[in-house]
Amino acid sequence: MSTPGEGRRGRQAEAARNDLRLLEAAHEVFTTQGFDAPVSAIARRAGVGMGSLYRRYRTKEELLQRLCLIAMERVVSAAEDGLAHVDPWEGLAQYVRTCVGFGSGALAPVAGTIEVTEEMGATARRATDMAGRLVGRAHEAGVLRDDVTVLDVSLLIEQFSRPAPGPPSERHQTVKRRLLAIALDGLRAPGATPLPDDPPDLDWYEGRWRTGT
Amino acid sequence: MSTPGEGRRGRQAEAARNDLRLLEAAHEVFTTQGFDAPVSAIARRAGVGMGSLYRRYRTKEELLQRLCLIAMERVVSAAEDGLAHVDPWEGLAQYVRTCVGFGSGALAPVAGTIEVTEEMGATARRATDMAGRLVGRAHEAGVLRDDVTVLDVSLLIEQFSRPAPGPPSERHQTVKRRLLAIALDGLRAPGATPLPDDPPDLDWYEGRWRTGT
DNA sequence: CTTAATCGGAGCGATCTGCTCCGTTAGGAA
DNA sequence: TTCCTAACGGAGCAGATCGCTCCGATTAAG
Repeated sequence: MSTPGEGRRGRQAEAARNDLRLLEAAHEVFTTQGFDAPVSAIARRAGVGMGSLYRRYRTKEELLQRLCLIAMERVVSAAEDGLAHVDPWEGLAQYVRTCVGFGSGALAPVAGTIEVTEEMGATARRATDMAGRLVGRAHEAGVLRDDVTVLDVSLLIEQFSRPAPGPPSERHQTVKRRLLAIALDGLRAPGATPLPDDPPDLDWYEGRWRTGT
Repeated sequence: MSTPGEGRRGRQAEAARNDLRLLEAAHEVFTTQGFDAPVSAIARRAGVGMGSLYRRYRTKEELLQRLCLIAMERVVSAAEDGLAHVDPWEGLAQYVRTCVGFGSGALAPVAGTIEVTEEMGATARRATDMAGRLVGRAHEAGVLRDDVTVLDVSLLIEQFSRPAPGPPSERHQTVKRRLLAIALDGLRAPGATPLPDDPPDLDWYEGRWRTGT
């Protein structure tokens, strides 16, 4: 991780700062207001003019793609941290908490509406691979109920990533932490009752991102 | 429950049928596409003309209000069914499953954007009262972890009511059932770890519906 | 001071929305 | 069968909103 604007001065430093604030603002606006939120709202929240925004991202879709990529990279990073944990359960739990914490799955609704770049695809594959290892390790250690699959965990994160309505507040964050703690307790082995229905299908899970066709 | 169009024939029967299809379509469109979804989309999905829609609901807000009221009434009904169950835990679990099943909390995002009618307020109060009894009974029976409050349960339902992106599919329903089963397991006493933060606040919970101010 | 890069935001054309209005359709009484 | 009228579907209007462009103002660097 490098501090943005590092080594830059004056106008270039401002540009780098703007870039960061833009990404944060975009993430917040898109995840709380939906993807058809006006671009101007993002610029306003970032305290930046429309000109500065469109100089960095030639189109709204390009901004969305960058946002998705960043989210995926954060997921990979969270998985690495989880894997680094000695306790298989704590590692998994921390991974889930982190992902929900920054709303990694909040961008999922764009699936199918934007083109998936090469880089996005690669990062996504890496992310699911890491998550698989995290879950596999927990399974082997017997700390995760064995009728749960990686996809269940991923979709749980996605469900908890869905933003609360209205302006984002600290209140919502604490509520989510409580609910997530409940769900995590339910994730530990063994389950009181076996899970209903069939586990999610990988093809379907990935296929949601395929555009059109 | 009375069959719509009961005792009516011909054109009046069609009108009653249309009314029902309209409400179903509106619920589906609003919860999956957001509340700024075009009214025409609802009419199309219901197989009904704009004229027929606006003859029954003079405005979009009125339709939304009716929808919220119906959802609340279904919650009350689900709570009654749960209370009728002899097993306190099964009663609560069934209540939660039912509410999530028809997305009782999916309309929550309109909070603050529409005026709350007298009838809505009364029904909401009745609903929270019933839910409180359901949770209280489970607590007394010792089948629900005691650091969980009614509001936790309500907010859990709300979180799970948030719709999956894209066209609604049976796949999503089964996924949700699995995730909900996990969460319900985590709800049983005693929790592996105490819940973090403070329990949700009632004033805040209800206050979300207060418009403007 | 000059220069050139970067800034913020007003405004353009296209799109889309809530809602109205009206010609058409089809029950039901005579 | 014939006519009346209640209920129907959807084209279209006026206004709002959107993505994006363009340009005058601003300011670091030489």
